[in-house]
Amino acid sequence: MAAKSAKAVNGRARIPARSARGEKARDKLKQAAMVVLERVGYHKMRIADVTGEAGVAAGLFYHYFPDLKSLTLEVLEDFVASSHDIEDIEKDVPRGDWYERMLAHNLLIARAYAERPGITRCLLQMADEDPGFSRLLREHFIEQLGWLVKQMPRLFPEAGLTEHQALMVIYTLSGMGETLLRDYFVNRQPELTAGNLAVEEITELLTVMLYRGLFLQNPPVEKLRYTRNLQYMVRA
Amino acid sequence: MAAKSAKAVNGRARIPARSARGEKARDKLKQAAMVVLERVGYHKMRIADVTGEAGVAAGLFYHYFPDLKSLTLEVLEDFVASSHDIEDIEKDVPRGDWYERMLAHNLLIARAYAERPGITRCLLQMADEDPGFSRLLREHFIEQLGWLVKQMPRLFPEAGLTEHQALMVIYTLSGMGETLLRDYFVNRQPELTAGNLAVEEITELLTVMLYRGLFLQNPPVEKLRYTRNLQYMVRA
DNA sequence: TATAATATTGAATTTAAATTCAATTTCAAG
DNA sequence: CTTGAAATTGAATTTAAATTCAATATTATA
Repeated sequence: MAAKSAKAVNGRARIPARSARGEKARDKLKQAAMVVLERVGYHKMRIADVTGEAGVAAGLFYHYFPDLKSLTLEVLEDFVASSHDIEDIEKDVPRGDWYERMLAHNLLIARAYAERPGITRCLLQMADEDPGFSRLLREHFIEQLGWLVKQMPRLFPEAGLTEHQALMVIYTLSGMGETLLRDYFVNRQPELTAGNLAVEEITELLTVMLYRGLFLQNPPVEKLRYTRNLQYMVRA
Repeated sequence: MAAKSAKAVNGRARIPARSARGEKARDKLKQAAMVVLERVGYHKMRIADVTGEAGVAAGLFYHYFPDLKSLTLEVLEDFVASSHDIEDIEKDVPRGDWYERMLAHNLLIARAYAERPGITRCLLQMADEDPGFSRLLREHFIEQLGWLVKQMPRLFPEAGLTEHQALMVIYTLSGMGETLLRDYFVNRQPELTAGNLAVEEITELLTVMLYRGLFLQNPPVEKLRYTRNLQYMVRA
């Protein structure tokens, strides 16, 4: 977890609380913001919503935050940082088992989408709003992919991939997840949710498609629980 | 091109011009909106920006549009509809040549991203803002994929795919393009643009990855111009 | 318990932008 | 050329929300 810095991605300085009591109130506002963001999203959020949810007077807001954007950035940065911590778990998976590693990675991401669709939506809203936050998110994303990108030259020495090409390939493949998960869990596109799939099923599908694109092979059938028939999806 | 309907995706009724002169002014406002949307995006656009760009008084706006959202929806729906027309071109490609068809399809999409990054960004902003527009965009997207989804049972009879599964597979694969193109052309992520690739190169990469995921094969090498080395990206 | 630092309140004010509309202009039809 | 329907103007008004701040409450510590 990163230490609290005076400046966020935003230009404006963080206004610190000057007592334990103040710190508590500041936190209360952040928690309230989390609730409001999940419910209505960034663009519809109002200061009165946050202070109302927190049960404090409107004026108190300015004691701790210069504006809504700073508060939102702080809340979302915390959220991203905490996912970061959680994602260390996937490091447990045996080194050589690529399918399991990808699956574990995707499952963590998919769970975040499924459990906090509103906040996930806000990550995209804020990335669209603020280049600094966009960069932060992207760096986090790329860092997550780093392990895979780094393995590429070793995995496929024949291909003679440049580092940039490796990044582009992984980036392209990862894009699959972003769109599918967003439209399934955040936007809940009826055409997709019609199948009423569990998070685990979506994740398996995603991982299978990723594995296929990368390795030009279907993953070992014995590892699959929902998508075994895809092994027959091959050019005749 | 769809006929002008009284109601848009939005709930509010369209306010028609009542003379040829009025029609011209109405169009001028729409063109101005297109310029402003490309420049600053939906959330930062103001009525004064539009009337200023069009060179008319602020009050005139309300003669033709109830609010900014209606204007924006009208403009973006026109844009989507016109891409629709353009995309018929790809039907020219020989039936059996899957790689060429996908390439043509992706090239059209990639060009839209490259030529109008701001408007493309607005499509996403508006889809996030308005469920009706989100549906419209998604239907258009799915319609574009329809040809591919429909072929799936025929292409892979062995796999015994359900219609929903076919859609999920194609949807997942198409997601690749969305993320990559957005981060390359709209957000211009430095890690991606570092390679300074032409639209054609990005499109080829995208299509190759799509083809691999779908057919579990690399496309015919003789068709590739920039990404031949990817044929060696195979699990040893 | 007195004091001072900090937190908290909420009504008053400011601000940016949307919205209205009476007055004026344009222009096509007769 | 006259007339009336429609277009156009821009200053005045309204609105929603942010922002300020004097008054009051709380708390730690001397």
